[in-house]
Amino acid sequence: MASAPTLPTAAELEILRVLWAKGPSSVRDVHDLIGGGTSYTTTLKLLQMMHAKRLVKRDDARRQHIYEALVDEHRTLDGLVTRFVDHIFEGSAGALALRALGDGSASRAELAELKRLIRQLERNGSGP
Amino acid sequence: MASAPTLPTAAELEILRVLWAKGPSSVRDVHDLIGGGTSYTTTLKLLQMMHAKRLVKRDDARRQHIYEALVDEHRTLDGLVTRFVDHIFEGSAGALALRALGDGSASRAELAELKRLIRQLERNGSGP
DNA sequence: CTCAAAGTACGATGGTTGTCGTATATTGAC
DNA sequence: GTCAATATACGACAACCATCGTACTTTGAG
Repeated sequence: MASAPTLPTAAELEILRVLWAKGPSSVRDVHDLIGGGTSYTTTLKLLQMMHAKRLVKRDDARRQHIYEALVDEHRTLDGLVTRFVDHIFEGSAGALALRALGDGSASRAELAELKRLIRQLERNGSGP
Repeated sequence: MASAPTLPTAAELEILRVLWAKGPSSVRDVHDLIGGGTSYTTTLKLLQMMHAKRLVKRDDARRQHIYEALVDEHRTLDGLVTRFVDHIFEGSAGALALRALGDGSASRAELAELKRLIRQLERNGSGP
């Protein structure tokens, strides 16, 4: 099995979101899209560090380097959730789900999808 | 409104878990309960920093100081989930819940409770 | 009283993150 | 060819976290 890539930090995730949404982009494009009050060279350095970590790849054939996400969006979010559940909820994903819904901010569509997922989980009976 | 207390870091949360479970405790007790390969003075320093941050209070009437959680467990976990949802899921709690359940590790009891919660949320219709 | 045991206080360190300034290179307009 | 604009490279820094070692203090057994 291929070893899982390092999980992105908060700032890195913000950049990945742009790359996931827009596809391969220049530093300038990424920087303009993340509204943040941060300077251009900060975005550049972040992308360079992400490249070193293999979170993105880059095409430096031209002067303006083009960066592209190397990690999958779903896999990355799953990894972040798993780490969070392990650290904060001692591995209990159900406890996290309960608490996430507790504030009543979920939409009707999300609730409907959750019901469907739960029914399917109960049928499969793969849980503990 | 009282300003929300600072959220605990990972190491601080581990200590809070002990205090929540066992009630007021000495440094020695806390340290012995968190199996971690870390040294006694580390636990001590953490508790001292948590005291400075008002995460815990302490009774230093006797030589062995007794620490007690000042923050509520549910409130704290809610705060951690909220921050996580805001940073990682752009505020969409439902998206997080879906992803948390996706790995199929939730127990039947948790699923049942989730169904109940969802039905109630749908009745109240407080969502967007 | 003495002294080992057990406690607290706290400075120092190393790693990680995010940030920026500055140095340097390339491009294109003129 | 010159020069301003725009890139990249990269060292340095402050903040934060977790960790530890060491110094100091208190207690209680003998």
